[in-house]
Amino acid sequence: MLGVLLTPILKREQTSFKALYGKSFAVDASIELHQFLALIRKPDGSLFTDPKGRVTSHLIGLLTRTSRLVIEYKLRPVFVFDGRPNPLKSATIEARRKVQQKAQTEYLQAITARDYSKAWSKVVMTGRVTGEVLADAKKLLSLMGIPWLEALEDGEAQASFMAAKGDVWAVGSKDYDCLLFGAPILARYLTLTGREYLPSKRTSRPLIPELVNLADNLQALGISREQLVDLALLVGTDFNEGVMGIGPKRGLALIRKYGVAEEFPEEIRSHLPENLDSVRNIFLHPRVLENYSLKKRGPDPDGMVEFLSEERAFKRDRVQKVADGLAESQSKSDSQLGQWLA
DNA sequence: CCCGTTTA
DNA sequence: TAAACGGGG
Repeated sequence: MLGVLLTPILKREQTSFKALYGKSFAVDASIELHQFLALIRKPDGSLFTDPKGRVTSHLIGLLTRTSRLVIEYKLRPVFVFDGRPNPLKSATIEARRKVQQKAQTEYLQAITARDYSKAWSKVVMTGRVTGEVLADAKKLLSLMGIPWLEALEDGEAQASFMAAKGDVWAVGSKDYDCLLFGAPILARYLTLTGREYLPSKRTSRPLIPELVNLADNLQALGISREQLVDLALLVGTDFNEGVMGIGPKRGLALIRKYGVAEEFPEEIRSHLPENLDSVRNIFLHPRVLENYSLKKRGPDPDGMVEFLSEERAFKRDRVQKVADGLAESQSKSDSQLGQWLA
């Protein structure tokens, strides 16, 4: 499981890239990179690599997808990388690794059985964000002039802090965790393709991002953020297991009835962590970098060509085209939008 | 994932 | 005109 499951009780509103024009986002880098490694693959399911065998799928994603958001839609992402994970997350991390290993085994079995559609479905779960993947992503982001920073712990917590502080307009993620971390607005599907079928008129396939507003949802649910965190503890988070048989709906009912986790009936309370505040504080008072500088850096077209074309065998004109687009976008934003961060 | 090209 | 296909590194 990745993130807290609150879908059934949260109000989401569809938006459009037009409506998001010029807005800034703190993007969860590890989720973004996982997406790229899951989806940017050759027909046989293998990752793209350079001639030396180094993975390049995430670089393709950053060069094509992310640059398009910046050039075409004028979004201003800031990538937030995970720092050292909180010790309470180790069970989740271990569980994820097991899922990956299982997928890897099943992938190899499917290949042996020549069941290629099954192989594909499994291999997308095996993408590993390695140190090299992270280093290359950071290097390319720098060359593209896209700011990034590394969190002390959870990237999602850092991104949420930046949004709550007003340094960015929203957190770009697919998980709801950032609401627990206090992000005022969560923007989902900034990074995935959504396809809209308009029966008449437009034939294009626009992406449909959606927004989740924390204050609106708390008001609709009639609970506080602290109570939403307690609700999440019932459902289960990356930092605790949750209570068997309790999902968002029943959790909400419990919170409404009892107010705080301490007041829950013993048979429920006993399934929650002994020290409730140890988990609550991860969400309510996370360790975050307070003094980060997001100084604006322009793109480095020559550096992009050097890195991607000469080192990683990308087609030169393709890289050059994106680099030029970024440079132009940047110079326009200098005059029209001011700083990268508003 | 995205894009350009081919195909129905 | 849109769905299918192939290639990207």
